[in-house]
Amino acid sequence: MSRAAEHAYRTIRESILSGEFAPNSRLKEAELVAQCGYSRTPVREALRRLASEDFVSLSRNQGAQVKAWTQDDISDLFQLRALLEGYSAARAAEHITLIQLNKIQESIQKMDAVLNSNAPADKKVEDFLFYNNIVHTSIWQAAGSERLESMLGRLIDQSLVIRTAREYSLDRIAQSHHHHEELLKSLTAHDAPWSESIMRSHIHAARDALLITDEE
Amino acid sequence: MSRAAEHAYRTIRESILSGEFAPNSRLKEAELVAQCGYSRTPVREALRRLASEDFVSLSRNQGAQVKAWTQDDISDLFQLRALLEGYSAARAAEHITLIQLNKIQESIQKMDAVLNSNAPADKKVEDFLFYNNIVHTSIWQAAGSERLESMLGRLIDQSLVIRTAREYSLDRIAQSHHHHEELLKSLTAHDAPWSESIMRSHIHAARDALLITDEE
DNA sequence: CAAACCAATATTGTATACAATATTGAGTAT
DNA sequence: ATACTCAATATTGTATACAATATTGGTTTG
Repeated sequence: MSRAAEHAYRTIRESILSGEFAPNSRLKEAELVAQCGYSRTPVREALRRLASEDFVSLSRNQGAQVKAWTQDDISDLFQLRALLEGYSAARAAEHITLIQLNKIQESIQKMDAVLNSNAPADKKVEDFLFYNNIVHTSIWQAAGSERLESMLGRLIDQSLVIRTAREYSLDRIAQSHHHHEELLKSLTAHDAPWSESIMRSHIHAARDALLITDEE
Repeated sequence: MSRAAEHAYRTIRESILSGEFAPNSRLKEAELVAQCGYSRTPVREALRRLASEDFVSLSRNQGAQVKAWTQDDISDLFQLRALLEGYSAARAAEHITLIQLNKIQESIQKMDAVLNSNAPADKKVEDFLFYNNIVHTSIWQAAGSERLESMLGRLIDQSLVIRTAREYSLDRIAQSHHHHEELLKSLTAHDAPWSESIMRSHIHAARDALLITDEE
């Protein structure tokens, strides 16, 4: 993607994720142009991409609207994530190399260090999510399917719409940490069914946490 | 999508599927403009969409190139289809209504009529694929997940790149027909595991047929 | 007052001009 | 001959003007 279109894409995307552009609100090209400083052409390109990634919906001659998500959508999203991440873990268990295992182990150790540090909770969550992301993407890579990787990337991106990082509680993070450690064991043992089931639990727990949070 | 962009999209897509635009060939905007009669703007929009659907790849300032697929890509594609279509069949089995079952049954009957007719093989294959498509999309709908539906739609579209309709043999079609009939039984019984496994077999068989054909 | 119409305005769709970048190929040095 | 340079050309990226369509708000009519 070109510089301007790429920048416009990121800007608009961030505004949606941060909640600045509310669900169902209409995004007018003129406003977006004013916001990011480029002309309509790259802004339109950015909007088309956001539509293909389900961040907005487009209707002919009526522009873009920020997508709104129901509880069912969220639930559905995580069910698919559980299916695909589980599959990815199973495949990873079969093919994973020592180097890849070490990378995951390192990230887990760093997460451990983060959790045991006396940093503020916000910072802990942020760092944790960073290493969490490395663990997941490493597993996708180990699964050896680019297509699977890109599908999962999209699903993760979409789940960011629902809830931003700061909403994760430290309790939930500790549970995730536990899952990660078990996942490392199952991958090291090249045990595909074990890896798959623990990964599915991991995702379902994340979904549960989000849905419960929403009932507050 | 707007009229011009939509038309450009279809035109280019058809040219890729038909093989007129060979894998790895570079698609220059000026040529595409000449071919479909619109200006560069809608053509560029069409190319971006084709890229998001994996028909072409884009590099900054270097335009679009028709994607080439390896045997591994095809195998991978069908494995993901098996996973997702299997899941879709399992979910469908749980929720499917009588109306939806009837629709599937009707399509199967029509396929049967097609196979027992004395139409030319080409026509048989074409009609068969039409009703086959109805069966699959009906099952996706019965599964009740729009996201799953759109993911499967993309995977199917991509598998069209590999091989066009006429390559299917009548033998293979007869086998598919058998699968469909068993699928109808399992769905009618609301038996999720049965539905899932027969659907997975169905997709794996399709993959096998394609990969064997390629060795000729 | 409500509903339907229509013109004024706003917004998106398309074409095109110009800018930035990549590609090509002739010429040159080694 | 081969590899390198650099200017000429081709191609994509961006801005903008104009066309087509949608939205808005006031007016009319029942």
